[in-house]
Amino acid sequence: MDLNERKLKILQAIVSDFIHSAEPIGSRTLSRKYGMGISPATIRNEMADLEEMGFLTHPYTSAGRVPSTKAYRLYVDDLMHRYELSDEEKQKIRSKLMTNLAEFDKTIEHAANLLSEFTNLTSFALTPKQEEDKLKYINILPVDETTVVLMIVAESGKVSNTVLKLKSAYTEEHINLLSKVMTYNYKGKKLSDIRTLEIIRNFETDIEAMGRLADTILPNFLSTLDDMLNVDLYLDGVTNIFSIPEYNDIEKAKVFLEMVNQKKHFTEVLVNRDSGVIITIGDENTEEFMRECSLITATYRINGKLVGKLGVIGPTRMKYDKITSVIEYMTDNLSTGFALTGGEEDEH
Amino acid sequence: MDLNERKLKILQAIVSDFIHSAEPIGSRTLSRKYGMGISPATIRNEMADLEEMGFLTHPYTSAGRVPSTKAYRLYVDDLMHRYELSDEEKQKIRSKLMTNLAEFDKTIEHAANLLSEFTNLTSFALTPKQEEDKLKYINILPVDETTVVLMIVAESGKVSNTVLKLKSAYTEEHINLLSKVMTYNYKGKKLSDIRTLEIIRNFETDIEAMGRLADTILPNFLSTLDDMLNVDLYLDGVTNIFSIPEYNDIEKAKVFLEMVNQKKHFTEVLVNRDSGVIITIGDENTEEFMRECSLITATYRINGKLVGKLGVIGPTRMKYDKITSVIEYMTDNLSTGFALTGGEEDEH
DNA sequence: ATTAGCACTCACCGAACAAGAGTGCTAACA
DNA sequence: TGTTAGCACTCTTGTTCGGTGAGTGCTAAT
Repeated sequence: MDLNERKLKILQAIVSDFIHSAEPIGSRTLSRKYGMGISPATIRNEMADLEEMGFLTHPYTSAGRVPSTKAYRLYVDDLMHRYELSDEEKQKIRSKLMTNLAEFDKTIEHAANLLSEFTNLTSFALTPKQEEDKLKYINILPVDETTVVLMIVAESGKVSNTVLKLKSAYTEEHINLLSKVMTYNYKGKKLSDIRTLEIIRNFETDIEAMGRLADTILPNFLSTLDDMLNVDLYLDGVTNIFSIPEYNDIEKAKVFLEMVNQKKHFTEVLVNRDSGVIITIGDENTEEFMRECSLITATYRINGKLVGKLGVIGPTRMKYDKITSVIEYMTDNLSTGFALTGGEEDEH
Repeated sequence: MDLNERKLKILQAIVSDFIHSAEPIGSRTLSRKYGMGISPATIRNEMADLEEMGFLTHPYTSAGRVPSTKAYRLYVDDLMHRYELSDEEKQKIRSKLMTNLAEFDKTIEHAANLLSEFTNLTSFALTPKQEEDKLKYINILPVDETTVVLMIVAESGKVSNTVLKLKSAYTEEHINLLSKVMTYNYKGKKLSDIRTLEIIRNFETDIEAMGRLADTILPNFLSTLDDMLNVDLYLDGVTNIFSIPEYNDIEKAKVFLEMVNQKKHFTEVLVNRDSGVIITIGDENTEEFMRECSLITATYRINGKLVGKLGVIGPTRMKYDKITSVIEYMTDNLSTGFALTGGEEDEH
């Protein structure tokens, strides 16, 4: 039994109809709606074959057919038509996304906003993972008698600052010295390595007050470094889940929302995905908690190097054609936008 | 008809029973469970009175009684017993909250985490509103040829930095000069006023490159200032809503989640509440979208001055006694913790 | 190979019904 | 006069049951 032309056509019709209607589809409706010159009975025979081949399932004896993961896979890989964004859509994306590329974080956040707006799904954007990032310098800045700001700047441009309340007063001289010593020691070192380096405190012997200062600042310095290694997750459109019929069940909605609210774990899953446009459907997902979802992610580049991610998560029944087009358009624009200095133009 | 002792006792029993069970309570059950030496019939008479007085309602003829907003109000003001935190509870709060007060933002985030954990509700924490905050200095730091970090430090210690991608290269000399000019112009000015001040650009006439630099940086400077004036909202435990029977209805859960996800609006509502422990119940809330909820907020102080907020939101049927105790304990600890420098000890 | 016909299967819907919890009222009681 | 027992009544909740409709699988005819 092989997948002849007609079977493909039927499968295509079933998948795309189900994606829009969320209702199992029967032979009669199919024949009527897609008038393909064959009778319901014939379609039934073909559908039975397709079911045997694993492309369709029955929710129960005698309801219409529903596509399986395998069917979605085939649909995504071979069957679906490319969705072309209209000029208005492109215009809208570009105007919201590209007008102020200067502020990186905001741009990324806007990307997530746009994506959920266009797809009516839950969207997310991740800042780049900067494993190789190196420390550029450290600044300790005065605020008031017992408060300083610890500022760490990495070569990538990532900055982190932490307001630190000290147990006792400090002198400007001491914090400047400490900044310099720390910068001297860690400049050019990979952020991820610094924790494992021995903490150099040769000033400790010199001045007792400096030692106390360092005692407060160093632990916070390390935890701030950890923060810098984390990518940031921007989520948007989580409540869109409520307008999806599959999630009319309170229990399912709960599971979904708990999943995306486990930000740490969720981020980890996203970070570990490959580059490029990646679609994983239903039980193709290795994570137990997203076996009922499909996940589409794509990567954007900054100066052709570092990669961040952009994507959506929703039910397996999603508009793969439109979504991939939108995501691709957005990541392409981001990548070129962030490559004004002239990064390489390699492409898969 | 007046609220005699017995009526109060009955009301008290109804409210506290309903808070735990979420079920309308009838005269028989009440008499059995709280064996107060009066028969169901008598209780029925009293309940009828209480209903007439507006303290109770009937969901329908012949189901038990349910407390009204007015009843909760009375309960909260006069009837409820003070909940004393156990030593373990206190210990747990203090250890999670007070171990690293140095990192302000993290501490506030932990406060929200703790609060939702203790109350099984949706909790939130707000950083202080710093309307009077003044600019301390501005720093523009180099990252790479076309990227700088714009850093703004306020007198309160609040820091904001934005990674800015410039359209063309800059020189260190120019960004240093621009930092100085900007600091000179805006130092000591209230953040909220700076936008309305005329933007001083006397350097523009001098050097053309400086003008271009300023053109990119100034708009971002202003929008960053706006960000600094906003308070940050830390939300936690939003999915707790799913374990509350009242929200087993998908429609209600949706409305609730959309409400708290409107972060801007939600924050605004919270910011505008009075200081101290404030409880608003059901339709006491002026905001249409939280008429079915109760909201408890309390304020913490930093050096006795600036105030941030901490609170929970949930169904009107919440454990007011425990929640207020927990919140109060937390804000008290935060306030004293943040007052190490020795702020005034005024109290309401 | 295709199709008409037919018996069969389920989910879904609404009606009917019983059970249970609770009320309001009346009349008796202390 | 306040309290209580008794009782009829109300309304929700859960269950059962039959009808309806969409859809299937199989068989026999085309």
